Amino acid sequence: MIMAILSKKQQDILAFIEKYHSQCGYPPTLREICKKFSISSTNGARYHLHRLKQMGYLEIEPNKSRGVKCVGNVSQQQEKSRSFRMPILGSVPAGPFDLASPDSNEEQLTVDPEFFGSRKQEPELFGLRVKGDSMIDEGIHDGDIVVVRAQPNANDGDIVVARWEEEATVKRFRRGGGQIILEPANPAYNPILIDDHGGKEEGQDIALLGVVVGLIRSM
Amino acid sequence: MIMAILSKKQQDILAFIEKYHSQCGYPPTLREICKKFSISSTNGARYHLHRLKQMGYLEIEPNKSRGVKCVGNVSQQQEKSRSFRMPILGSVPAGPFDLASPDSNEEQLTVDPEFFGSRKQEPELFGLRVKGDSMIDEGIHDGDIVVVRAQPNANDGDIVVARWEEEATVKRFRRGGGQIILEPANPAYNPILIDDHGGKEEGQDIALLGVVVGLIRSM
DNA sequence: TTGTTCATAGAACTTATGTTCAATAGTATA
DNA sequence: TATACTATTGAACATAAGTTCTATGAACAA
Repeated sequence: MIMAILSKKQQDILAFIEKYHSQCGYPPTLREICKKFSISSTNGARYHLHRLKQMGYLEIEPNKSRGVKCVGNVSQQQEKSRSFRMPILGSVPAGPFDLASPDSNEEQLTVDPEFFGSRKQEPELFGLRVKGDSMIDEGIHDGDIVVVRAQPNANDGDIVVARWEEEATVKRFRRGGGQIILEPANPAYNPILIDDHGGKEEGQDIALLGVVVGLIRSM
Repeated sequence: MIMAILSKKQQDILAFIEKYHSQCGYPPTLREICKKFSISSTNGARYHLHRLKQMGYLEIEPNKSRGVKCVGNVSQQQEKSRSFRMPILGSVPAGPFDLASPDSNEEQLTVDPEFFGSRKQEPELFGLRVKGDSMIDEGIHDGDIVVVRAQPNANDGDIVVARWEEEATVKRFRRGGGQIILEPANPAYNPILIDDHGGKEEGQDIALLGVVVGLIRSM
């Protein structure tokens, strides 16, 4: 959409609508705009709004009070899409995660889904607090939060989160020779070996919860 | 403020107002609420709203269309305050950082300032992409982003970012015996020794840029 | 029972708000 | 000059929307 150049007054009006909206939580009325810009007729304000609408800067819902909306409000929309309150799962439940219904009690952490290669922002990502030092050679320390993309499969070499003996464990995922290996990154620990039956990764009491796509640490 | 327990319907109405607001950009009218909940009188909706207002869940501006506002709208207000677009500094400029005026070209990353122990969200934090493996024993790898609280001083033992020979370097800060030591966490590297003249940490071409308070990694 | 509170309904009313029509200058353009 | 577009005004209008008052039935406690 090619947007025409706006006059000073048009820019001011647009700015006023945005500011009013962000301050009050709702858009201004025609008369509120009139008052602000010393326009003595509501039709004056209306004139400008419909002009801005035609140029694509505003959406106007007819016959609705406060029915104006700024189009392409970058500062809000982009910032919102680059921000996601990721749930941090403490204990691992027996069943699959219910990421869709975040518990308000649970710990949450704002993350940038884009940075972790996730475009969707809904329930794809979750965090998990790492216990122990079994992945220390990968720079994953006790207390770190790993950012996990929830998915039921993984590629050879991925670092994954799996449920193993009622615990969530972070390991490197290896597959080959008819078996799956969950490999720690610490010589003091032994790898976990599981028979690979092809399809589902659920051999002996194990379930793949997701792939680790990032890490966040507070010092 | 002690909030009374809400009935199912009250919760639903509150949720509806929030949802409507986030979708439309403005709050619903009494009649829209009536329609949603099959209330045949505007007074029915009004009754609930003023009740919720008394309990502190809503703000109502009298005689204003769409003049309702959810109080303590956690999803928006807290989300905003718990989110900060932190600049990621690529190269280190000669002078002090100008964190106050973020360049739109520069890389940015949404972080949770609370998680990193920072209450202010303005220009206190910045990110720095780590080069090399001199801090690998601390789990800080090449390519990681360290979250830095900008400050000109540090305590013994802090991991800091310092400008050293026109480069930003991440090291452990040690002070004692009349000198400052910038200590790598990798036996393959040698510590940097600087004479300590008390006040400013600017001995030989060195400047403390901040203290590392966190780490973010994308895999 | 009686009285109270809760939840809702109906109607009338006032005000807020968007819409429409007519008119007036100023300015640019043909 | 004539024409068109821009910016604004004024007034009247229709409807959207908040307010007020009265009334009713259900649940509940005294």
